[in-house]
Amino acid sequence: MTTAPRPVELRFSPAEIDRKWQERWARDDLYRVADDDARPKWYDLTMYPYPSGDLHIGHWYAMAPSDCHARFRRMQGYNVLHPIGFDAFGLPAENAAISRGIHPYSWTMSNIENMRSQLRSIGAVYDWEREVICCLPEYYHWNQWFFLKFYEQGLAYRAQAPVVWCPSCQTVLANEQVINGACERCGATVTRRDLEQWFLKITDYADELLDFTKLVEWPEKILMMQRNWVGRSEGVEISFDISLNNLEESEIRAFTTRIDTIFGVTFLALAPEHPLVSALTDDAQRDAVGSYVSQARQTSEIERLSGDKEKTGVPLGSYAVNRLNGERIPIFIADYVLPTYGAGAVMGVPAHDERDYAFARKYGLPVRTVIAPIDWDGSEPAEAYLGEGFMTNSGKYEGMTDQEGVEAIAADVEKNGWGRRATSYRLRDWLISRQRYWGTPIPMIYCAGCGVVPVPAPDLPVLLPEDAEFKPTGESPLAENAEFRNVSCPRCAGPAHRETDTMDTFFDSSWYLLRYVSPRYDEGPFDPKRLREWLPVDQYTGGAEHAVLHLLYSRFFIKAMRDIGLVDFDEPFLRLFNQGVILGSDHEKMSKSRGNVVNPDAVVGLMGADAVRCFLMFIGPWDQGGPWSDVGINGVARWLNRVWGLVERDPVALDSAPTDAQAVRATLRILHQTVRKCHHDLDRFKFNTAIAALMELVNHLSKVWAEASIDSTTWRECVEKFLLMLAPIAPHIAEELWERTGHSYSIHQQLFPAWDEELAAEDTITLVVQVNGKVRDRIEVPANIDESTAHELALSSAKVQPYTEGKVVNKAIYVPGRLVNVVLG
RNA sequence: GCCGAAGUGGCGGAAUGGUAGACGCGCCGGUCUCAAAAACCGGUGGGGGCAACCCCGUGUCGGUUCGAAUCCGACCUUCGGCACCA
Repeated sequence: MTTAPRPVELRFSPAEIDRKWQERWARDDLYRVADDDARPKWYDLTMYPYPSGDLHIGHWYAMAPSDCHARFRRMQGYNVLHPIGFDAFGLPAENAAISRGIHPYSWTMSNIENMRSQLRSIGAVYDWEREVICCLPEYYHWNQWFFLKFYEQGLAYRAQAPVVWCPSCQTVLANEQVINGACERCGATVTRRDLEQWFLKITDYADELLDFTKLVEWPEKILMMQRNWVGRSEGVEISFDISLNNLEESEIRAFTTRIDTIFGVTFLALAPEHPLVSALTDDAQRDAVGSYVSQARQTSEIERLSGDKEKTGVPLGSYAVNRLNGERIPIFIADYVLPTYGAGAVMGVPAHDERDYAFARKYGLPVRTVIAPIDWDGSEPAEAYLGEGFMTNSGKYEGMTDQEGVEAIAADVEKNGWGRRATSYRLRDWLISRQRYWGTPIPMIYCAGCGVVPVPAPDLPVLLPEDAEFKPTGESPLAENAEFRNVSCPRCAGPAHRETDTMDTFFDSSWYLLRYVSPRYDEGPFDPKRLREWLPVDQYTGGAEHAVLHLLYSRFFIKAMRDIGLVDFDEPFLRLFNQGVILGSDHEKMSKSRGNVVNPDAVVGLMGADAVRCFLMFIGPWDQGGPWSDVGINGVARWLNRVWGLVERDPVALDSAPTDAQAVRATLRILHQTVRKCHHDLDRFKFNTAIAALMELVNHLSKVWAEASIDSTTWRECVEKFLLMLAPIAPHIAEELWERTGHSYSIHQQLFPAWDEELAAEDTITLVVQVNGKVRDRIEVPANIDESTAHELALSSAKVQPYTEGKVVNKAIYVPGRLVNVVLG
């Protein structure tokens, strides 16, 4: 157990100062963001929170440093948009309704009310006039409007497909919402269902989503995750001749990235869901195939996709012909073949694919080596060989390297019309239907006569009805609401019914960044003039858990909007920074069961918002996260207390003592070096080292005060510039001290101080003298020392002489401004 | 299994080819106090020495270099992502 923290006794009341300035800033609309401003714009966005009802320390860790960055940009002279809103649709609200009988709307809005005041306690530059809440009709109206636009363009479509089903949430999910075969929200093991659902055609953008050239700065880790998620593979779609079965279809296609191994094909494996399975099944095999197919359908997603699972299958009793060598090969179904990838069929090459090898061994199928490793002795391999080699048993391609073989065979396959070069993706279309209440109604109508009819735009929004039965049944609660469900067809006026599913909430968050520019605009989702002014987002910050969810969807959304002509840029977020995770003081993830959860409201009340802000920024690099420490926060609280004491002193006292010109010079040097360092560090989210530099400056000022070695004018300049640098980090204390030192309101309307390179330059440096790489002396020398003088000083050093005595000096390396390394022979 | 990131004092971390451990926490000593807390001042990687100083030291082993926490190779550990994608 950690020892109980002994709180620092402060010279001031942080709670009073926090309240005083938060009220004043609000009263004066200090952070109101103006459009049509002459200054350059900067859009600094933090991922908007889900209104769970309580702002936890993780929210603070996301919001406080990003606010510091936004404030820094303001002080650099930018017109900064740093808005806030709420991701207000979603399951927790509905679950609260089920378990506690509170309507999702009331639950959500009262949570928002509470979180607003908690968010205000951070002291951020949020312009509350721009707040966006996406469960309100004024917002979700435009979800529906976008949906209709996508539908017009063929980007939204309805299809029967094997989809992922969460039995606990009683709704379908998108592939991105399945983590290791479990629902990302509730952790229940997901299953498959065949349902007719709405999809967005994100796969149309697979290639562009892999093009990161228009992003200015994103973490390599996120790019890697998106690259893996899209999973682009280049290969060949090769057809096998099945005309000997006398069916309507005369061929069957399989996708392969290894067309060079085509002569090693000894069987064909289809997904159990493959449309030709029934037709290709021989009467003798019909029972076995039937039971295998129904078993595969029931097997859970986890088991089906587990790589450790034994490879199983059933022969259909029919055959296909490999056109490259005229060989007849048996056709199987096997559940390791996925219906949704490639052509839903695999050409089985046991010698060169691990899965095919396992399958062939189990069913006694031949294993034929066609890519020979250099040292191959001609024997049958004990495992699949995946490496490079020379083609063998491969007809006219004999002796080529595998790479040459890929090219030659692909060309011949295309020439003969047996297939084509093709690209496959792991990415699937985005399934957006949800069988739940608390989301945006999908604006579609089904008419017996006219079919699927979109709700005409003037009829939008399709309002979410207030009364609904929330108990999940596997069907949307809206389906039971006759008043909502039954409508007349907009086309023929005949009886029709509405789509009762709602949209995935990631639809909402895909474009919320656009709504902030004109949140009350009612002629469209955004005012195009304001959009041109503010978008794209210059800097986005948030957690990395959205790498292949929100961040991928939003990129797709913007590209689709661009192609419809709604926006003229390609990427929503030019720069991305992922903050780390704040851990409990036991270095573990915070959780109620561990009892290590920190309540920010309590700490803020005791220590002040600024101490919490400073601590979160000081604990380490922002992208690394780190452990909370009840003791550690005393360090920054003590520092702020020292700052207060220092700034409150009357500098006139300094003028009664003689001024030391050297000390003044040194003080100004440190001041300007600190300005330069803070500038660079705040620019790159390196808050921890910026604060460390400010601490060093304060330590120095304490020292020169004790010595009374500088004059009051220099002191005042240092304090003023220090407060300006403190302002983005600790906005309340900085404002209070700014006022107390006689400056006019507000410090948050000032520019960040500039530094003077000449004043920041060192007069002298410590020249390190090494002998064979080991430090033997340190000499104070003028900063502008030349190389030969440095050598001379180094070799004549009394501490160096004993090492060089009687030895030959081979050479001496000189690093300007740093060191001399004497290398002995 | 594959891919990626990271391993530095008692702790959070700094230094991305040139003085290892900035800054802070904690701890030790001192000032003040009847005493304590707070505040302020000083010390604080390990080992040796009365001292000046010396040796060792950034997960492990090797390499490149005048010089490596930093670059390269292998391994170990931790964390994150993907995982039958043909």
